[in-house]
Amino acid sequence: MQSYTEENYLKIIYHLSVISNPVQTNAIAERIQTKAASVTDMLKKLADKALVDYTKYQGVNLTQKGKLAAINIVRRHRLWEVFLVEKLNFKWDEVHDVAEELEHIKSNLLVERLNEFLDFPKVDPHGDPIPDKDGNFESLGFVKINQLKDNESGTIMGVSEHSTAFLKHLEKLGLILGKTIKLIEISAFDSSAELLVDQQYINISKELAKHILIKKLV
Amino acid sequence: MQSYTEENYLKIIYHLSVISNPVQTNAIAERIQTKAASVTDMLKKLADKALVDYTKYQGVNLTQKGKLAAINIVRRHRLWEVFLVEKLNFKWDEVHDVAEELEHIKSNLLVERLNEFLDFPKVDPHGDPIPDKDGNFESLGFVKINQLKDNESGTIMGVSEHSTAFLKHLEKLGLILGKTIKLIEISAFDSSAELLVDQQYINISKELAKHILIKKLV
DNA sequence: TTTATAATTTAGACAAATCTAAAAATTAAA
DNA sequence: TTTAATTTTTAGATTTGTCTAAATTATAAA
Ligand SMILES: [Mn+2]
Ligand SMILES: [Mn+2]
Ligand SMILES: [Mn+2]
Ligand SMILES: [Mn+2]
Repeated sequence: MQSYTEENYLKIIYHLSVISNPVQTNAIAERIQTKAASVTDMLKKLADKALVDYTKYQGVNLTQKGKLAAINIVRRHRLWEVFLVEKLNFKWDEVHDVAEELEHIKSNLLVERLNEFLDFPKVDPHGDPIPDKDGNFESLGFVKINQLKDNESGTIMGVSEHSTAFLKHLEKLGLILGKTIKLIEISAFDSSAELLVDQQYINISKELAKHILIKKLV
Repeated sequence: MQSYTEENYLKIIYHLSVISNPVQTNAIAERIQTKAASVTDMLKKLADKALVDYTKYQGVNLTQKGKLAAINIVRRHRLWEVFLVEKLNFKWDEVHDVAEELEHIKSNLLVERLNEFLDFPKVDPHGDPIPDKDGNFESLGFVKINQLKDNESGTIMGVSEHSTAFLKHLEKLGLILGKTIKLIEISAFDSSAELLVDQQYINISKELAKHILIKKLV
């Protein structure tokens, strides 16, 4: 079994390894709000436990064992987020911090019963896929708004940023999961995106656009 | 805010102070599965935080502040137990350990929403009262089976022991919450109790009887 | 290819919570 | 009321996770 802290490291390494491989010490330090020296210490410990492959100065990769452990934490995090939104009426921008704590509760029975109680959800409130017990989940293959071509339409399926500020802002613009949008054009000046949403034209920054995941209409 | 560990100490001290006042170092050590020396260290820390009144060699009492904190943890513990039984179909002997972890999740919003979701329960699955937000709850004034007089009847309202072995045993005997029983007599030989339950006569040990809480029939 | 910059690791220290062994205080027994 | 037993506290160490400052290694620039 891993400690609360070890679990957090594993999860962060997992998320970062989607972006870069291997994962660098500083990247972890920044995400986990700690110093690089602390990260190094922990990487050695995780390597001792065979949860990561670690080579000095070269960064880390999760081992199969580490990856499974990480995905399991992600599974619990996302199931709890569904619970908070669906059952306790949390808003999608209120769930993350609480889920950060709930994800560490150690009880397989609890997770399986929760999954059943929630009727086996496939995605969390931010559109992220929920892995099954064995760590498998479909990669959903969405594209970001700023990757659409002019005049392409699609449905908002998820977000790649979980901060309250971001999520509240999205909601205010009516850009919630399930909404269909059409990209009119990307500005040549500031890369902002002009969208058609609910028969209205709105303009959103690239910062915003790049965190909104779209399923293209066929 | 208190740490996970501090919260556990506060809760144990609270439960023990019902039995004896002040609470002794060894009693805490036994309950918390640690050594007396560790308890002494923690008592000093809790005293520094004004959560307990502590005099060397004399034991501790909770301060008002400490008592409120303790009751709040008890409140969360019992609400989560209700959730596990009512919503996730846990049995009453399966909930305690998970609730021990869940009670430490820090979010007032979570607790209040959970309370609402559970429809403001007054007692937990073991019949223990759930304090309100301000720490108030009715003392329910139940008596233990071995305190009944011969031929007195009553309803099982709770238990004062939470171990799986105890609860499973009770259930096998049909002694669940809400059941009405009649005490026929206490044996002069071994203090065991003869009961009438469901038109059947059964005999239970004093060990069992003293942990079953009864509301007398008027 | 040397030099400068950035990233990473070591060394040494610290706080929280725990432990063992020994000392001190309290309580019970003689 | 002195002695013995019990309870509690101190002293000193250990583990986990963290930190700062200094030393290494790797990478980018000249
Ligand atoms: Mn989240
Ligand atoms: Mn999420
Ligand atoms: Mn319990
Ligand atoms: Mn209970």
